[in-house]
Amino acid sequence: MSQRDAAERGARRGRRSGRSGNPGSREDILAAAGRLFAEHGYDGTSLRQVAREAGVDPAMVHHFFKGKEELFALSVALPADPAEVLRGVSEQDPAVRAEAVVRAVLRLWESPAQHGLIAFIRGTIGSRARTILLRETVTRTILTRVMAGVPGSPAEVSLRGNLVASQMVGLMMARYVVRLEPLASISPEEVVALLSPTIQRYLTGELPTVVQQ
Amino acid sequence: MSQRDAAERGARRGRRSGRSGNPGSREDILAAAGRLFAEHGYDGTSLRQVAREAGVDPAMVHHFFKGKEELFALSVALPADPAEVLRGVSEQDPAVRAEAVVRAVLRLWESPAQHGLIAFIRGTIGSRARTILLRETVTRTILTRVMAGVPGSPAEVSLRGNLVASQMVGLMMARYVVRLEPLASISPEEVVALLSPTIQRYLTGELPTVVQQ
DNA sequence: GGTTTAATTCATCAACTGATGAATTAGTCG
DNA sequence: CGACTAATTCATCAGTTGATGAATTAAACC
Repeated sequence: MSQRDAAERGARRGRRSGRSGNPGSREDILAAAGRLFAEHGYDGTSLRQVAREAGVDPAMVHHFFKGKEELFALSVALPADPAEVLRGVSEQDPAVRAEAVVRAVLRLWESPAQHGLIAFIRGTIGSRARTILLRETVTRTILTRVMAGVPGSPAEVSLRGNLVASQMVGLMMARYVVRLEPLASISPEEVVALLSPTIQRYLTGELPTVVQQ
Repeated sequence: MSQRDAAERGARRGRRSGRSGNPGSREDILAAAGRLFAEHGYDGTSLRQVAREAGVDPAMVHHFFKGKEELFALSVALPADPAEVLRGVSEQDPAVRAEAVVRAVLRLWESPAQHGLIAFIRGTIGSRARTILLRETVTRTILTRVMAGVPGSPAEVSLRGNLVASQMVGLMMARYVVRLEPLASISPEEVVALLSPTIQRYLTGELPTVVQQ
């Protein structure tokens, strides 16, 4: 039943009038996809839903994008370059780097990118295959920057990086995805104050000696 | 194409021979469902896949269970009673409770329940609606036990509980779902040693005074 | 103005989904 | 043995999904 799909009834065929450089359906589709993927995850979102939400014929989705995977990637893929987000963090002295780390993460998540990030998490966690991709991203492009210059053996630095990641991932899940109260509502500055000591300890603080292996 | 489904070719009709009290297909289906939901999430797992994995005709799934929702609930639902898992934690003096909390969580996740827990996480995070259920569970049945008897105003205790949750959720995600190395491979005792100081600080340690509201 | 290119809709496809009802076989209980 | 119930498979349904190719309209380019 695709004859009642597009922009409700009376959507005649052919190209629409108006300048070509207008925002246009492509952006509408991307926006709708971002919202829906964020709400229902990858499998829970159909291309027809996206099209309906964007007020557009389902075929337009394939006209602009190769398929569902590409649409997901473009509408939801990390809306920010990790290098950009973590700019400056690596240069900070590791002994006082914690605040910079927490601030960088919060700056990203409090931005308009939040939608896309939640979609990314929902879509990624749902499948083991995609989770592996997430792991690569986290270790290769994020942790290397966060941990750059931290003293210690490679094994120790890796473990410290994992600990930092565990607390930051937990923060994102609790504050933005699951929305635990009051954590979800306090100000970013409060979050920085609360978490920085933990992060700093993971970065350069004393760790129990069990870690020798 | 359901004529080549069941237990490969040559699966004649009718009830199988053998005592009725045998483990039987029902458990096979539950086990297969648990594994597949854990791997591919709720939407990514079809009843036909489950049946194939269990070596059984797809119709059996509906014979034993009302539908996909019920199968998911029974195969994946929290395989442990939170009250049981957290037994003893509430009685511990809050001033030294952290180790008990971390140990309780690890005991659960290192048990055979791990499969089901990962499935639960994957299936839950994928959808906003299910995420809300998760929040209720976490706050109502888990955090109340973990935070019982912790001194401070209700608002402060809630926030402390959120912080504990954020670190523990992050641990589960990093160690069991995303499997960051080396965090995923170190012994439970090492994890206890590494995380307990953080948890203890969240439970009863000093928190920045920004929190006054 | 004519040609090309982009945007849009429509009509379908084959595949898969969850689900149902009937047929078949085997234990269980009298 | 006979009636009943449980386990198992088969055939099939209606709905949805992602995808494709053709038709139509308008802008862009020369």
